[in-house]
Amino acid sequence: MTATTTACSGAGTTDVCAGCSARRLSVCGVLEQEGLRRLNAAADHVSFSAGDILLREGDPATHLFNITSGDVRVHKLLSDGRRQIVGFLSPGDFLGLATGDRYAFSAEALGPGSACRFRKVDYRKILREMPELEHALLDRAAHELKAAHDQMLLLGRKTAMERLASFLVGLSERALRAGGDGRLLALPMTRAEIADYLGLTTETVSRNTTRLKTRGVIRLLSMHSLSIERPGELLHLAGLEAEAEEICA
Amino acid sequence: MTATTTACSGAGTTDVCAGCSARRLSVCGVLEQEGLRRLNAAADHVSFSAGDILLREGDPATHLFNITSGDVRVHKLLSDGRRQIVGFLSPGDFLGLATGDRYAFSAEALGPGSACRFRKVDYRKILREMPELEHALLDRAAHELKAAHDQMLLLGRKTAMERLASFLVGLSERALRAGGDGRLLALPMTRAEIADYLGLTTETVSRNTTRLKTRGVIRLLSMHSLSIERPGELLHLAGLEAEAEEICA
DNA sequence: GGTCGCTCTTGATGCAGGTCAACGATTCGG
DNA sequence: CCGAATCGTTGACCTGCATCAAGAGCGACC
Repeated sequence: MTATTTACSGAGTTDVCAGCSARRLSVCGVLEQEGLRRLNAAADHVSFSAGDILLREGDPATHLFNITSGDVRVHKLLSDGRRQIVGFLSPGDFLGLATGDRYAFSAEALGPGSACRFRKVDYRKILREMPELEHALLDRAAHELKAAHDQMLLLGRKTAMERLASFLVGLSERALRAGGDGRLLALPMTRAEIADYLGLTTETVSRNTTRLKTRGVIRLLSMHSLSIERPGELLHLAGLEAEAEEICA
Repeated sequence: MTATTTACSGAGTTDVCAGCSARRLSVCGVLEQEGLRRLNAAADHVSFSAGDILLREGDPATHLFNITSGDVRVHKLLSDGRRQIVGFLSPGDFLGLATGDRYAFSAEALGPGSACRFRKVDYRKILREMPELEHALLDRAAHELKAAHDQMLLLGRKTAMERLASFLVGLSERALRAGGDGRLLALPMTRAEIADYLGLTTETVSRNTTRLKTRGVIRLLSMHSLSIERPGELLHLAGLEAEAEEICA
């Protein structure tokens, strides 16, 4: 439950990276042969299953992760249990960027998956030796910061419907980036998790999902997947439109 | 109003940096002599006054800034005018980290101040040549990301009073870092700006400020400065406490 | 130094979304 | 394949903050 089981004989083995489907989406995508070999030498290949805790808010920040498969939830808690999910990670995402001496958030697996785990001290040393990796990481940080700003706008100023629509648009964009279909979305998280990501309650998420369904904007294929029937309408509801490129390809 | 007037003969002049009071707080603080000289050679020293727009959401992202004096507001807008302030910058802060091809936010001066302005392409080149600067920037990005996560928790899950208290605690911490008194706060921004930062309305900010005043937690010295009378109480209201170090020195 | 405009405060009222409650739907372990 | 536990939906009601309105303070600029 709590422990991340170190699996995959992996560490040190040649060319785990060669077959890694997440590499294209990951910071290590900028490295070639030699760089990959060195990075991989420092990596611990861990696998996890639903509910496993990768790291816990308040613990000493000793490790960094690169998600290679599966989805992960990153959240913060208030003392009375109120929860804010600050992000959902998927393959290629880096976990641990925003870290001081202690983790300022917890990370928990939504389902089975795997990651490359690095000791922070090792990673820091590697960074010094591979400026192109550091560059990629700064790039990544810039993107995350931009996403964080978008989320602040969402949490501070958008209505419940705008939040839900924005969330779905975001998932769609991510699916496209990962090479998938922008109209067919997987929802690996529960309604409660969506609510805690959007600053709402499960009930409000549920009601607005139903509204989208009724209006024919989306169609629920199962509890954890849906299709976007009217992308334009969804963008409109998200309060965007300006960025009307996207799914409407 | 809109233009940032290029002042300060500066660019190229020797040792502007030596006398720069923001250096200690800034990314360039990690550089010595030679590095500073090279960085400064690429810098445009600009000064601005209240209301000046340093950069505008949607414009091509051509420049980066390092605030050297004064305060700056960074915000995003929705098409109907709703505004979310994603940050207040003060001397030593870097502006433009979270930037792609176009600015995703606007930045406006709260009052008179100054900054080092860099062409993005130049800065990128300098970064490649000065890994220690890139390292400092990554560090800075990590801190900003952490702050963004805290703000998401605030916007998504905290009550109006908790938001205001957290805001004041944050200002206090910043004042301490800048070498000031943690109990004596300057509020360079208006109530409306505080509201747009906290996801509230001016009225709610005003009401809760009054409540804090009435309870004797703070004392208003003027419209734009106050003193924290009961730091412990304020931390409690902010929903923190865990981090009860701080002002209570 | 007067006055115009803006910011701030305070009060009255409204409503979006939270809370509470009940009941289907889905999942999963055995 | 069954049953328990969890998750999701829907309805009724409530509340914290938004909205609307009206003064009061403050400062900036002739």
